[in-house]
Amino acid sequence: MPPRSPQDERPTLEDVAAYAGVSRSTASRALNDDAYVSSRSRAKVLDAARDLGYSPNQAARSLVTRRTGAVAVVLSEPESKVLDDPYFATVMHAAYRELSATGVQMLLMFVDSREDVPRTIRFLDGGHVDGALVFAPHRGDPLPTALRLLRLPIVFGGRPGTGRRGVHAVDFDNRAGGRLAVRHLLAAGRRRIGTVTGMLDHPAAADRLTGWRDALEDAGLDPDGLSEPGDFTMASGDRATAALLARVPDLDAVFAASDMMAAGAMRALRGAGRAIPGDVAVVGFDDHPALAPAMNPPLTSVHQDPREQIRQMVTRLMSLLAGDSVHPDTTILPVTLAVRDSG
Amino acid sequence: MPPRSPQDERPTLEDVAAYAGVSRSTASRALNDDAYVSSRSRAKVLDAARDLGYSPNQAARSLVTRRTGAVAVVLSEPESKVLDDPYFATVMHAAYRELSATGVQMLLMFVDSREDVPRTIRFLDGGHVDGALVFAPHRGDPLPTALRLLRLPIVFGGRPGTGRRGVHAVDFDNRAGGRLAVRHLLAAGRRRIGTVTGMLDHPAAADRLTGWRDALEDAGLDPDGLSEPGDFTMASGDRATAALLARVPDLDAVFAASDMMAAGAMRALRGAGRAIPGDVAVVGFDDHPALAPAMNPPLTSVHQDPREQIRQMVTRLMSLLAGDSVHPDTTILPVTLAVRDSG
DNA sequence: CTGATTTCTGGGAGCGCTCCCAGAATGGAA
DNA sequence: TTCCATTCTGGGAGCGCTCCCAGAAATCAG
Repeated sequence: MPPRSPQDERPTLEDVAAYAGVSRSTASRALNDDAYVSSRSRAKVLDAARDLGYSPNQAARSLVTRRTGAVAVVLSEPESKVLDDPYFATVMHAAYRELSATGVQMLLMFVDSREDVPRTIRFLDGGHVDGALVFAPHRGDPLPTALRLLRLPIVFGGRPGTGRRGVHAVDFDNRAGGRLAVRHLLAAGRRRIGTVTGMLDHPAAADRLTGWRDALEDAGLDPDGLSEPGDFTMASGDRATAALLARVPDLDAVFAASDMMAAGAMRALRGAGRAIPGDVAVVGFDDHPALAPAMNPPLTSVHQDPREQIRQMVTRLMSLLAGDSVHPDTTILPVTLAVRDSG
Repeated sequence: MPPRSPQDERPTLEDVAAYAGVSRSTASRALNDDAYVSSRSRAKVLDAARDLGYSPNQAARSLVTRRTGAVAVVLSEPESKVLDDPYFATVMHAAYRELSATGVQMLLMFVDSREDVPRTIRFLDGGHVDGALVFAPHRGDPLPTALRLLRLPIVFGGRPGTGRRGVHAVDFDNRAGGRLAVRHLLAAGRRRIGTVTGMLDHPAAADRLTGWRDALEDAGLDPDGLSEPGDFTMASGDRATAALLARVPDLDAVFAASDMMAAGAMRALRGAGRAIPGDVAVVGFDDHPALAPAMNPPLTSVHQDPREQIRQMVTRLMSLLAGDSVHPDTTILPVTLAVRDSG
């Protein structure tokens, strides 16, 4: 770094104190509005700070307070997923809003692969942040396990794949979402309701599948042979639906565990000459704000509220940081169904 | 914060030095691999650091180096846009990858409205970061102007609405993109080529419109009455296309300045009983990785590479941080056309 | 007016690190 | 051997802040 010229030298607390005619201690107290500062001194200090354009040196402050004022948001998921899925965009934005509302800076971290784990751990353990919000939807992800060894307050988004107990988490009711979708289709008179699942090593995908099965069995229907694995991509939705159609020619509905797969399902159905929803109804999951209403026909989809999830995660993390003894457990948030034309 | 128990006290450099049997200075040199450290001492220090699980206190370090090792990525755009647009998701992810590859932490900031500007400025001016990558696509956005007053290295993504000169920026060739789309349509025999524009206070949208007009005029066609304003949303694409259709019944192609608007255009066309691309061809802009291939029919769209943009922005910022005297100007990146079935 | 409280202030120490500088060890060259 | 350059090391200072503590000033009870 080139040496700073005198003019771009930042004013320090000492400068502010001198300008205000008080001591460094008093200036500090005034700026952090501690008790025991006369209103006269406080006003003088605040004016001085404004006049000089003072802003405190965060490094110096956190060196002594042992607080960074920053929280990490960790997204542990292969790049492709994060890019395509607006759920994560919403998460990032909501997290930023919630955190900065409480005066905390957000530090975003992506963990694409196992190789990123050590670097991430090192960073989180390095005292750069006061806590972390972690999204690691993959079962077998080594990150949550590694994090348990750290002495760092952490709240998970979604059910962490491993070591569910003794962990703070806020999840959606994926199982109820699956049930909701199927019951809606049943109510509309559908009887041969297939499903395209997500990757089943995601607890969320597994739960959606379970919900689908629950609802079918509750209605006295046999789920056998009506489920086909996908991997959350459009291509897999297409392929899986084609397979389903070949096996079950009288299929009259498809529940896809993501909107992207629902788009693929629609393509396969059209390719097979089926009308939507005339011949086959389609229901997705996520209620992707751009994709679901834009589809042809607009997609009926299970809606979840990532904002609320983040809000609860932040609230809980803040309690932990405040030193409250919060019982570690998983909060389950409800989901709803956004009904459109596809089914 | 609850008082730290002795066992979770982090080892300091002093501890490492003592354990390794050298001085604090030597330990510091070894860890920062400075010159003039014997390989014996270096090995001892590195072993000690590993044994003790040492990681340096970032606050203490940046207090003296006056470097934070962090860079802010600022997205100044209304929330809705950021949420729907995977361009920003890509930007965030690519920025993270590029920055962490150079050992820099990314700090993400969103500026939703004018109210967020002072807070953002204060933060950036507060010495929390060494530099910033700023996306402020809106003309009249107060942020870029405010940033000019800060002594902080900044590189813009996209043409900053105001004060283009003397600023570091990496932009796409939006005008060429518009031309590319129209020339493709002309080559396919289309002659009545309308356009749905983005918000024209985005320089990018204005440039796309100009490119469209260029290509028509080059072909000896009159653009008059063939342009209709939109605002990047699907609804506006629908409405604008309907208006276009009413005015120009023999319309045979639509160039939409975004993929979302192209989706709206398709809906309007279908609503008017036009076949795509039989009666009317549709070309979008962005090549939205989830939306464009998922549409029915798959959308031909102008493709841009946000990764490359970020890469160049980071490279330039790093040069600035290294103290190189880089001439402030705007790099223009080329765009291509992803041809699919819609036109 | 005195003495005990309460409110307010300034100086000192120290957070963990890097950097400067003086001096010790080492290695050739004369 | 002696001398000088080179390589290596440790101690001290100080980054800008908060917090502790002693003491000054103001307030109040008797």
